[in-house]
Amino acid sequence: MIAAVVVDVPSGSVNKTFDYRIPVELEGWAEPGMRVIVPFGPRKLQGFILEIKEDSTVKGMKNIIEILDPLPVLTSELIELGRWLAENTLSFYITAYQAMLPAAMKATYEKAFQVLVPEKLTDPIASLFSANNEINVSDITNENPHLLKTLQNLAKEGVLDVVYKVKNKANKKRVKFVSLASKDLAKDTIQQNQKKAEKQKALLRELVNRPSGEYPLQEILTETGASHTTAQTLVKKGILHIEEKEVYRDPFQGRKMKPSKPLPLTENQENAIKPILHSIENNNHQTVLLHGVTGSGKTEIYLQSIQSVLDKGKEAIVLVPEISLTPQMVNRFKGRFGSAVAVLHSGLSIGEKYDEWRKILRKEVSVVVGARSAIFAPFQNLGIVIIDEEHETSYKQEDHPRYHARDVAIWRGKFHSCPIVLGSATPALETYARAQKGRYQLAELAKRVHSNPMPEVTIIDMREELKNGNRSMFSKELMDKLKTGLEKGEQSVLFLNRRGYASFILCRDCGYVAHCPHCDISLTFHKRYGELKCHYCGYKEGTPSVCPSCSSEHIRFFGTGTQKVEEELAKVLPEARVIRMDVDTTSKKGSHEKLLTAFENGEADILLGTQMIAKGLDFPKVTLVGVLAADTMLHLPDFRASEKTFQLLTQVSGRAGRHELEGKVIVQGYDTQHYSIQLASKHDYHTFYNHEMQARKLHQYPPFYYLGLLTFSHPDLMQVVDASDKAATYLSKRLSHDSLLLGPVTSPIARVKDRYRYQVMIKYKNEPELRVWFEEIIAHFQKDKDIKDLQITGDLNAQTLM
DNA sequence: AGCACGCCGACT
DNA sequence: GTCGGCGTGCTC
Repeated sequence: MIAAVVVDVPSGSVNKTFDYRIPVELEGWAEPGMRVIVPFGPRKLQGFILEIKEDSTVKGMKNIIEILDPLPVLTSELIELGRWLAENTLSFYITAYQAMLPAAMKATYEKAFQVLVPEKLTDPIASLFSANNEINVSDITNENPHLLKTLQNLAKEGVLDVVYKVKNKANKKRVKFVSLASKDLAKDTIQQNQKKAEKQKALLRELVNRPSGEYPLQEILTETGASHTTAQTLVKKGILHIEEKEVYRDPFQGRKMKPSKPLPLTENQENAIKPILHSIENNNHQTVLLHGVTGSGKTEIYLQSIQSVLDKGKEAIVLVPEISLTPQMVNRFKGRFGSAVAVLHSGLSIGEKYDEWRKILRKEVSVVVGARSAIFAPFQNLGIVIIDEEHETSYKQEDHPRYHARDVAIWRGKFHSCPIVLGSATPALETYARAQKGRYQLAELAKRVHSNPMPEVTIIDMREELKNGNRSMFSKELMDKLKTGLEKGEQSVLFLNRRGYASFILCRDCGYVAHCPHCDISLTFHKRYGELKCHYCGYKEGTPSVCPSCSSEHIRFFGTGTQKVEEELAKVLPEARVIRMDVDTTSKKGSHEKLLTAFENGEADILLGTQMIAKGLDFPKVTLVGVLAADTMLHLPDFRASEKTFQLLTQVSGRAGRHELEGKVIVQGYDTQHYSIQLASKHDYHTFYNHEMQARKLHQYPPFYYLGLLTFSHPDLMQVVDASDKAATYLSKRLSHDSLLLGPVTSPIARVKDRYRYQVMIKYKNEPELRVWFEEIIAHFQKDKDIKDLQITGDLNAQTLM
């Protein structure tokens, strides 16, 4: 039998399968989807079997060296999905397959010299091998390049052998368990009157006192103070039995989970869950957009939908943005479905992720809660996929394979004939537009549960505050409300929107921000050249010294941070206990959770933070939410700026008044008249949607057009300009009349790691050949020997132009 | 991607 | 003469 294998080499020239013979001893054992080790040229590489076939036309086939998995790690569905993924994201097959599996399964390679004929080794070299029969090449290359040459020559002469090793990044965790081999023998030993062997007796006593069974050796040793050798001695005496067993690392060890029962649904919820249950019942694929205001009880709908999927013996995937994958979130699922839940997120170690993943493969769990890549959970009987906060941009992976979890989810939904639920209070424009068109089914939750009112939002214009002599970063009203909350013993959340800082120019008097006349995008301030530039079309102008709008001199670029806010808060409200959450205070593992728990337990009055406190948090005692600098993001050079601002303000406001106490939100900013701020304060998604859709239509952005993006990078600016120019010409001759070609222009991030970046953008509605053209362009420059080191990445559906 | 092979200039 | 630089092409 022959196996078609993709090998672990992410390169265009080997982006295909290679045929290998399956040796007789592995016959009937090898299956598609298993990882194997195969010879590839002089090396050994890891690869995936994609297909098993009878024969092959290839001459001089080699044998598979080893099969790495007892079970396929890629199901036939995932093999097919990977092919689709690679082809639609312009990635290599191997890259797509590796993205579906936990990092632990990716191979690492090592090359080493081994001694073949020890007698022929002379001394300086011989001593190198005295400790070990082998030397890793990676250990010598940096230190002594000359030695490498010598060893290579010895290898040529046949004195040394070159071996290639393939390893895994992480392995199954094995733990030693101890049990009594003979209880009687143990008791006898304890009875012995000698003063000797006290540690041995202590160890045995511990085991005798416990109910008979196996215990982790380490636990027993720490308990009794005995050492490994003690245990080993007892094994030799035949009193103890030690066995190594494979265990799962448990990232949730010792955590208490509050069990929860299904809550009665409100009438609103009943209506919203209907289409989902209907799709589950009839086993048909349907994408349902669950548009529900913050606090409207979307999670309960998720939970009950999952329950009905589990009742049918099927499985569920829940995607949550990385940032809101908090213990609070996880507990809601673990509380309802207990040990049937696996969790996959970046906070886990490589090994922990591997273990959680294996629980899925072995069908030990039927619910997965995780970030983006959890969409590849190897379930074989998938009954539902839920994507919470579906508008989040983090669902799009920004390096290869550049997939959007939403697209993958829908692919799997079609494959399994099951519903895909997209939940959000502020759906992405693309999603809502599709729901309007009828491609997705729309389910709306317009009211909060228990008829809690939406929080009242007050917008404060900081320009007015400045005119009235308030130069602090807190408006008078926010100060007053913070004080009142403090007196009443209620909690407040202060949200500082840090994205978009320091890159734009703002007039402190009138709120003027420089915009590009051609693109309706704010200009980016380039400190180095002292000029303002548009990252979309390349337009530029000088930095004004006075505001072009009101002639004020208070025009400058803008910036502040959470630390500064904390300091100022300490000055004006010294009695307030503040917890600050940002990248600095949450970098340590578990600190995120600790801070939130502290806040939940009322150990602080004010929670101050950035993006990471905007989503999903639910604290009953929070009555006030303050948003500092609500409008900074509006000035990012991003056509989604308004949408993101609206989403963020809506999310943050949603943290207030979710329970008995009524909530209040104060939003501070400069450009407070902007529709995304005004409409967010009125909780009016629909008007925002209509308004924003008009703007997108006018400027030819998604969802009216798809964005194709080709990014070129090279250390030499001239090469990038030249290559991107050629590509643009190539495309311009082929694009249909409905498509628009923009650029080439410098990327918003013009240089990364000493490489200049240029991009060509295509706005298109229907361009079935675009993928092929991108491939051709990439292949063309790959072959061109005059331009080495030119990197090109193509994205057929870019979410951002950065 | 890595590795070998092969073809040229610089030094023992 | 040989060592070692990099350009070229292949990997079932």
